[in-house]
Amino acid sequence: MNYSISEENYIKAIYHLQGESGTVTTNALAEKLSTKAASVTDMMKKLSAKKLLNYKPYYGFTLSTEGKKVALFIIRRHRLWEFFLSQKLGFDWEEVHQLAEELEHVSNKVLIDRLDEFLGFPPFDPHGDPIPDSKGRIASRNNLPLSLLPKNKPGIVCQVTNQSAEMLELLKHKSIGIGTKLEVRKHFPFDQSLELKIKKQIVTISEQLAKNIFVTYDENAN
Amino acid sequence: MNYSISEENYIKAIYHLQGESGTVTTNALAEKLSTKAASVTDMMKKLSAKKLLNYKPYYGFTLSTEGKKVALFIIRRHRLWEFFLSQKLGFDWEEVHQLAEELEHVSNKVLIDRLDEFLGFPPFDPHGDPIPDSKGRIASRNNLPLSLLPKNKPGIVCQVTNQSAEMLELLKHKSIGIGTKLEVRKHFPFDQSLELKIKKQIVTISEQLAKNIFVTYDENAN
DNA sequence: TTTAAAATTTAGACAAATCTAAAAAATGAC
DNA sequence: GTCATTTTTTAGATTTGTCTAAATTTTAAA
Repeated sequence: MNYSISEENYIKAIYHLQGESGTVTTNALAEKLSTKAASVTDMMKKLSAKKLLNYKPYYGFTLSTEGKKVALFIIRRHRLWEFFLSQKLGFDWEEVHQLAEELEHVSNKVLIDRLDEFLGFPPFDPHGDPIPDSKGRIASRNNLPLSLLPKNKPGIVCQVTNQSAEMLELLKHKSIGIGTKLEVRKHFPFDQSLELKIKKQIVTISEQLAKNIFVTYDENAN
Repeated sequence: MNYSISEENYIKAIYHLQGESGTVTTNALAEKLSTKAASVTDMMKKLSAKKLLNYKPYYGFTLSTEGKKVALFIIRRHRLWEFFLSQKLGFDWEEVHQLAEELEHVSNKVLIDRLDEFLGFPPFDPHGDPIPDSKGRIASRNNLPLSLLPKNKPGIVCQVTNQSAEMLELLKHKSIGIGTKLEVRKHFPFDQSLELKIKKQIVTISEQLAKNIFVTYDENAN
């Protein structure tokens, strides 16, 4: 039930690479972890022996059910620390990832659950990625680009796909961030620009921006 | 400037063992770290090569000036995390030490400085031990047992030497904790019991309890 | 002051995680 | 379908931190 930092980094990397059950290759994993293929093979044998992987030599690997569970808990820790660093210590979005890489390996379950509680059980990290709950479940969400949000339906910003400094500057200026509640009020077909209501303010944004902002939206609400 | 977890644990242990410049022996350190004397000798050679130690074979070792500096930063991280765990996440005094043992090795300086700020630059950890500041300085303090605090002089609880569950229960009941401001109002020679003023309340405590509570006190105040 | 006991260091081995170089297997171009 | 290329695995070495057992040094008792 306890894994080394190295093992955890491999598990997490496989999780991210395999996405929705695709198979991960040795070279892809080596690249992702900035290591060599031979090292990957060694570790795969080890994780395989621990039943965290489905591994067939020469044919890549996927996480076992248990492996996925472990990955979700590592990701939970990572994203909670990211939220903490951003929300409580005031770090910028770009800075939190690197710092959380270290903190995520502190794995005491009670500590993480208390941290979660302290932060108010946030469903998304500062990048808008969902945070698994204490049972490893990820909030299923109705996630769509702001450009497709129906008119006059409240949405909550949950993800921003482009994280360039320019984009962040613009978002800041418009008071849009993860968790911001908004509604589309008008849609101008001429340039696909949108008028939004954000906290009783009317704000205009371009199509380009709207495409990069994702919102959760409850079809039954309102 | 960056040390492994193992190196950090040795440095910290030496710091605690050497106290005010005493020399530390191989066996004492092995005992403290639950390891073997041979392992200690190996590590001492390594730390010595890195100029963190004054080491004369067969005659023990002390931290160099640089070594002490490193130790103080490790201790700073440990105690800040202890404070965080206790104050923000609601862990008990007895629990925080073990958890902080892991967190202390996350060593990004900016992270720790921001944590310090977030916590309000606490001068003492939940056990009452002083927290080195961002330059590695420890608050010099006028530290004495509550039983010796002059009458009507405000003191601040900074350390509790007995940490038994029974003692903690009693302290909780009397609303006494690290940081609590109090004054001695009466001293009864019959049983050496004390009457204190704590937040406008009058509280009675036994001699035994008073001897285990340490306070900082500013001779010039009031 | 000699010598037995205790403390410390050295020597050699091992596990984890990594690497390079070589061998083996799979792939795809013809 | 064969064969060169690419991918993956194996073999053997290295580093870090640890260990046991043996050798060395210090200490303290007679």
